[in-house]
Amino acid sequence: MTQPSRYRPDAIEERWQQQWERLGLHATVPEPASEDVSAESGAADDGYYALSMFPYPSGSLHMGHVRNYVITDVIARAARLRGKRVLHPMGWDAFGLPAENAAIERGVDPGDWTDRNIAQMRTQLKRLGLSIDWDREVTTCHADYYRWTQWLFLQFLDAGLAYRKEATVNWDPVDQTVLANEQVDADGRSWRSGAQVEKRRLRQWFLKITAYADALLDDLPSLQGWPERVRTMQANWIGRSLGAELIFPVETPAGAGSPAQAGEAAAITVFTTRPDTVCGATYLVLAPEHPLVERLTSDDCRLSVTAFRDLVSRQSDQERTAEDRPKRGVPIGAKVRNPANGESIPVWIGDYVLAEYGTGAVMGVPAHDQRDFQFARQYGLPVRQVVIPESSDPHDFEGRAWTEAGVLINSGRFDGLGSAEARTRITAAAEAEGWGRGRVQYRLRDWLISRQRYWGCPIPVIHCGSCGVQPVPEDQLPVELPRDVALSGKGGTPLARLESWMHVPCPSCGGPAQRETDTMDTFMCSSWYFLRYSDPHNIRRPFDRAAVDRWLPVDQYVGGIEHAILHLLYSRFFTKVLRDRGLLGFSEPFARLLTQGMVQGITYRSPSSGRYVPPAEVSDPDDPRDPHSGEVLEVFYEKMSKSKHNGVDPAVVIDRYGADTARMFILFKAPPEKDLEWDDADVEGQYRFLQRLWRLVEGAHGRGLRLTGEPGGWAGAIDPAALSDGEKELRRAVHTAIVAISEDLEGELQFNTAVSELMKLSNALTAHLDGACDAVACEALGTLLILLAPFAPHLAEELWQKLRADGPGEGGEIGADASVHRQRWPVADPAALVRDTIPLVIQVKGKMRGSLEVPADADAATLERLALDSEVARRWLEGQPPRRVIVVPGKLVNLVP
RNA sequence: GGGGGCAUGGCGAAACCGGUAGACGCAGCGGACUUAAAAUCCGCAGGCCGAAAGGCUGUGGGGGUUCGAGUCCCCCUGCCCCCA
Repeated sequence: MTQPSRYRPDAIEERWQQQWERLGLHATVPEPASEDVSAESGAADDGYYALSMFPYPSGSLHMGHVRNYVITDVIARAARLRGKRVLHPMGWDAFGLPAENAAIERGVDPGDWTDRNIAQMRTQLKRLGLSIDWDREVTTCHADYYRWTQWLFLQFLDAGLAYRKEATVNWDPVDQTVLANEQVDADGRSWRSGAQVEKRRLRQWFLKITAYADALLDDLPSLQGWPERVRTMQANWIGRSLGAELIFPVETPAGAGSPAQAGEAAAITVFTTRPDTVCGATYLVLAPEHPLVERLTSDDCRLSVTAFRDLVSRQSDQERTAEDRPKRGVPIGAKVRNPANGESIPVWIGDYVLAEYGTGAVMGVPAHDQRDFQFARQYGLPVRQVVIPESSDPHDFEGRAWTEAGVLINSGRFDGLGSAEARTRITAAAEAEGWGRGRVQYRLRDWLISRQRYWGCPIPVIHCGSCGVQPVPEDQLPVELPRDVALSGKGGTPLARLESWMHVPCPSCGGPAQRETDTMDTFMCSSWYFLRYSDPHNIRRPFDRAAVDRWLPVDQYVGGIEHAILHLLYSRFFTKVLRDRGLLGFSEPFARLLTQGMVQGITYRSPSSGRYVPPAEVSDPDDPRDPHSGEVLEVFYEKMSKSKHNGVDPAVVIDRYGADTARMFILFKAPPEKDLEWDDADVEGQYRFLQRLWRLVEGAHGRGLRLTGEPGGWAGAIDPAALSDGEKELRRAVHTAIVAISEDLEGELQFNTAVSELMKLSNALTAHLDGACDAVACEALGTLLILLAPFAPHLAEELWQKLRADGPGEGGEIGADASVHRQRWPVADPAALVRDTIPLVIQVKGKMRGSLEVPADADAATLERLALDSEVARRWLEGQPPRRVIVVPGKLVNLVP
């Protein structure tokens, strides 16, 4: 007799990956001929689009990627087993600064560098055994892709949704480029470089996302398959508020420096969400960048105004507007008239007013706005109360404004009105008398897409001295990014120094003109890649409408929470614009969204020096000490990163345990949306589980067991009446697992409990397989392997082939239909779940006091009688009949004395 | 300051609609096999008391609803996220 073989993942995983590729198992199955589909409803629903957020090709796969793609792969594989035609693609978000930085540091070509990284990462990804259709791979930095990014930009331009304007923008001094608002965090730092952003006034390209603010907000409730908090974050980001624009006429002529302009600057328009407080305005504040500041500043104020504007330009929005910071400002020497009460009030500039929000001007109502209150206190400006609390206690204004609603006073004809009514009445009066109007205001800003960097998609327009901005004609797309460009990372965009590339004839008049030298924000490239997958080889259009409508919306999208606003908002915007252009027929791109948690590594830090100690240097994990000082280290879990030395390389794990173990561990260790603590001991445990499965099948194989007949027919070969108790229990375990795992994969996507159900089934097999007849054993093992297939695809295939009655041919080659991944997902047999007897819990006054084995079909009266006759009742009721008896059939009886 | 979420053994976690809290696993302990170890297999395991049977207690803290609360309601504490 031969030695039993050992589970050696390195011996089987690559072999199956090659076979699957040869068999084309992961190719997207095309739609059946259209007449078959439209005939009956429901048949059209057999397509399933499972999508992971595509990676930036940094060159090395990290555990966060692994988690992301394994989750999506399980979903895709399970959908195939359920008979769906699955689209499960992969691609590369391949423009961006790391390639350019590598070019600057090492002199390599960014394109070559990126392509090499892609090749490397593709190989790493393939080792995970992902069921990806690589024929649909897209790469955003390749001209056959970005040609269509440019084409789509021209659609926006044509729709009036792309425009150029001079604006105060976020400038990242490290990456030497501008950033969109979404790309600056709460501390005013760049999402990429972490540098404190600066303010600059530049002429830049914007996409008019604000035109879709309402649509983006109003459609959020329809995204029921999204996490609530992502929807909330987007709603907050869009930040719709109702208010009014009020016009304050300028009274004091401008300083002598600009007499000619004085008459024009006749009024300042402010935006407020509290028009009811207009009579409490005791001053007016302009953003320092406001265009009227120049004209309205009087000569004696000019020096201080200039100095102040200079100071503010170095601060971030967050620094300027934080409530806990002192507000600063200077008067500019002008006065305006309050249109509601005719009062003359001074004009200031202040750091807490932003040029880009509202109208860049606010009325200062210190009594009823906390920031105005702080500002007024700082500079001794008057505080006038115009809203009083409805309760009798007056507000004391000790350090705080009264910002709640109330009743108006000191407001002339509006006195006595409630705040809510006053808002409407004052807005109506303003509209009637020409000093204002109601307005909806959004926090959302237009999307700044210009980047002053080389490695991005060129913006396809040409600037002509006589014709202005001209789109590059479609037949001249793509505007290719020139190669062999000297990159320094300094001195502005490199394309502007490329004379030969820049100078082109105007497409309209043929005269001398220049290309746009800015490139696009890479989020442009990633805002439509999921559409391209539906039709990736189309050379005439970005995608065919029928193809995109067939596959989209994405059935399940999986990615990190860090894109809750950025990528997901931009993609929704693109989708709506393209819908309105007739390019596609749906309003939302992603039907269901799963935001997976981080992968954290065990982290050791010296409490005194703050130094991170690599785990390899910690000799005793139970008593972690600094290898040099002997000091006791802090131990915690944190997101894996190079600087903290807490990363685990997926390649090392796969080398040691195989991809199936890595997959199983990641799925089992935590629910998908929670953070996951990497633990080598748990990985080891997972490996042991797979070994147990291997031995289980070895044993069955050794006894001559083979899977015969069709999977769907296994149960038919079993005579339920002739089963032993052990066989019944095994069958119950099998069908319980089918129910549980099916639910875990279809509903809340709980892979951790699905894996634990596989373990329970395996435990039941260990206990009962030896005593089970071939038919029951065949059903149990075969079902286990199909249920295992989405999670540990290689092992499931290997064991399936081993147990097949008509095993693989010469050289181990199989036909496609023989693969475990081409089987049908099992259907639970309700009869197998039925028990003859069940344990009945007996409670006394709600506390469990014992249990009783009772017939499963006993009715309530029987259960009550059995409970009352029980030993437990005798002991606890002391002969007294219970006052009350609650019977929950199939569960428990509660006796209340 | 506003909004949202979370809190369960030594650890990761599970618990459908209010019905046996801690499934499954890790670490641990005991046993079998072995010359020995590893591996494997069998078993134990929230805490406290008890030889055991069993009892008491237990889901961050306090109160409430209920025959019965991890689950529902109110208050509090701590942590996390978003917005200011």
